Amino acid sequence: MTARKKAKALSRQERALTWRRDHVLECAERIFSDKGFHQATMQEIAAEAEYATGTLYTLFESKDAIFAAVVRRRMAEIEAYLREAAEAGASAREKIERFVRGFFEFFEAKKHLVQIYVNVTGGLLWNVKAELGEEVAERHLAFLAFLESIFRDGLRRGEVRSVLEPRVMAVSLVGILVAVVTDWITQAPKRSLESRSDDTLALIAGLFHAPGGRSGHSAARRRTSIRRVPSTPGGAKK
Amino acid sequence: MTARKKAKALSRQERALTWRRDHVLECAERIFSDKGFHQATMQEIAAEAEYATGTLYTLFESKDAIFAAVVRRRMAEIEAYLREAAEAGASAREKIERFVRGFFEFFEAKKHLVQIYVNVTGGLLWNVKAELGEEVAERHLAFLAFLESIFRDGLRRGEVRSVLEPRVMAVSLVGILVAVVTDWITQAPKRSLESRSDDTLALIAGLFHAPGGRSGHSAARRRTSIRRVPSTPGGAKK
DNA sequence: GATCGAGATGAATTAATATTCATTTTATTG
DNA sequence: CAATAAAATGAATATTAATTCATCTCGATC
Repeated sequence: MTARKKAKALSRQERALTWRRDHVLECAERIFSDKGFHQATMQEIAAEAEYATGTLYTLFESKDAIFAAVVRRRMAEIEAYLREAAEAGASAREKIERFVRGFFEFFEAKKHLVQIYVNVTGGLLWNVKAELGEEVAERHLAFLAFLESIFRDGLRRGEVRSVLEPRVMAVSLVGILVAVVTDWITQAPKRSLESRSDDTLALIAGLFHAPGGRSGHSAARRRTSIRRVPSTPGGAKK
Repeated sequence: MTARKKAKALSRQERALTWRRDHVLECAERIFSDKGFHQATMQEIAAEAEYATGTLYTLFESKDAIFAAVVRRRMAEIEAYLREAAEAGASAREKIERFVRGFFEFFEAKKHLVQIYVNVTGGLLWNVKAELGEEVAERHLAFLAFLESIFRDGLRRGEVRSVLEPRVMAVSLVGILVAVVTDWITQAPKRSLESRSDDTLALIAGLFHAPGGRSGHSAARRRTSIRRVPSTPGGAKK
């Protein structure tokens, strides 16, 4: 009908549809975040979104599809954020430092995403339908590869000590971060999470060649300021 | 009827009952291990155990109860094993070294327990019934506290550098181990897992004061031999 | 070899939810 | 303001398993 469009401009109608979908995803995220995939019901999600259950099916294929969409966009968000943060650093050490700080800042700002992230990085793999998890798993592997490349470059340039394989460094680092965040969430959500950045950096200081001082004491002192964690639309609602 | 017994000796009948229960747990473990809690069905478990579904209910309360029992005994086994391994060490460094080596040896010998362990240490928390997970979670916290105490003692005795809190050290260490094992299972189950002990030890070498050589290079060289991982009854069956 | 009861059985029942769909409500358009 | 299309509805249906239970088996006991 209306002639001009082709690839660009979406009609208002289409944008409204997208908005409704996003709205549902935000609501579903809240439900999934505190009940987990199986505990959450379509009715709850519908109620949260102020829709009837049937309506959800005019917006999405199935419950699985909703969950997959929620996970997809969050993982993409988290990883894009951290990737950007890391890339802003000059040296390998600085990249890693920014990555670590970014990680804690992010989850401190968005506690509720911890469950999703933890599940995806270690466990969900087995709990939810294959096809859906597949894509996310791949994305995460790509991210690990990215971290690995930082270590590898640092190694080549002589900034990183070759105590172990870059791959293991990357995997271990993420393991530490996930463990610390999980512990924080379950044990002491009151304390500041960011305060643990220095701890973590001190722990892995041995991976890098001493910069100025020889020991690891003063490692990671000067604060690298990263752009604030963007507020998730709907994340802090309610 | 029969007079002598009191607290001790169980009748043949009672032991037979226990045997049947254990048998079911071993079978259930196999099913849960490769399908996860929700995917596994009572029918599959029954089939694996060569029983009719109804029979399972003469042995256990419910599916949840079976899962809980499986997890309980394995976690207890793993932790007892690692605790013993660690305690055999003299210094803090040696305890940790034995712990790390024990960890990899254990899971190398029992791949199929990785999923259960990973789920419990970070994720299952949210996916299965509260009451059941509760006990296991507590046990795991107690174990973390144990590791923490090793670091704390080492700190007091001057073997460990105070780069960060013992608690964070313990949490991070377990995080690394879980991450490495998960990566191993999902990415390269062929390579030897034990070969990564040295890597991990090198990574955390910075936590300890240098022993002989100053850098972390030669860290964790001499092999501490730990008793073999006991074969799990039924673990390698089929 | 008749009786008894622990064990075992698996078809039938129950429960919990995801999903469908005939119908109603709301928005758009000529 | 019809007429038509898009959205929304929620009761009814379908599905998937967990759980129950009336019945059967079989070895032990008299």
